[in-house]
Amino acid sequence: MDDFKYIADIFKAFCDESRLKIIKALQSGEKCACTLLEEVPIAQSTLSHHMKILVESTIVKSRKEGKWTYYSLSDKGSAEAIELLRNILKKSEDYKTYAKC
Amino acid sequence: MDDFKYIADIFKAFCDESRLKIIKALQSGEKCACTLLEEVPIAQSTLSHHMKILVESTIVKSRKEGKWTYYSLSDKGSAEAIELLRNILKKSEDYKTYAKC
DNA sequence: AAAACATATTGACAATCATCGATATATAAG
DNA sequence: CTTATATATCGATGATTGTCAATATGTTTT
Repeated sequence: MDDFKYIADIFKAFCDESRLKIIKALQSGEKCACTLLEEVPIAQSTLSHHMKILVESTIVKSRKEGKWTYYSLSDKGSAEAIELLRNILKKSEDYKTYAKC
Repeated sequence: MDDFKYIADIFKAFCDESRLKIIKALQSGEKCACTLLEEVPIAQSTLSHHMKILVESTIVKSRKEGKWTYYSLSDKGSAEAIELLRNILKKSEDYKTYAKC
């Protein structure tokens, strides 16, 4: 819970418009790259780049079948990201409401 | 839930190491900028820059008292960010597990 | 084996962003 | 009113990142 670089990388999944669009497209189910390409207005190489980031963040998982690569939201990765965010924003036991300088 | 720019901006709060350190420092309670400056190794102007981003993302709230500005985690903003993430990662009712191209 | 198709990688470029020092603003203290 | 202190803003700079076209890799079909 203190590897800030690691945490920052995970949340990078959600701080780019194109990646949010891709995630939204995956909410309705598994899709291959070519289908995503129809729904998100970016170049093929750009999509490939974003998919790599999303998979590495563990938010999305991929499955290769023949010449297609299918992508889908990862339940595990999603749950972990939500839990991680909850922890990041959780106040400590001995939280001090007011400071005085 | 479709303003991707807006959502991306909120999650930018969590994809920078310095901002994560600042958030962590605020978990134990409200702090003024000068205290945060002792805990996070960045220049004063850089801290000010990050605090602006954090406040604009609604994750952190600020309170001005005399010459000090006190910062703290916002319960409301935190809850909304968690809820937002949960929504972003939620699968739809008619989710299709397997695609076929 | 060759052609067609899906995806990944590379290299270049522009835009965004984190960072800092210097300066400005605002408040408090002497 | 002058000085000291806290924070914000500005301008510059270097690093990171999103984007694309071109090319490479790998798979299927003919």
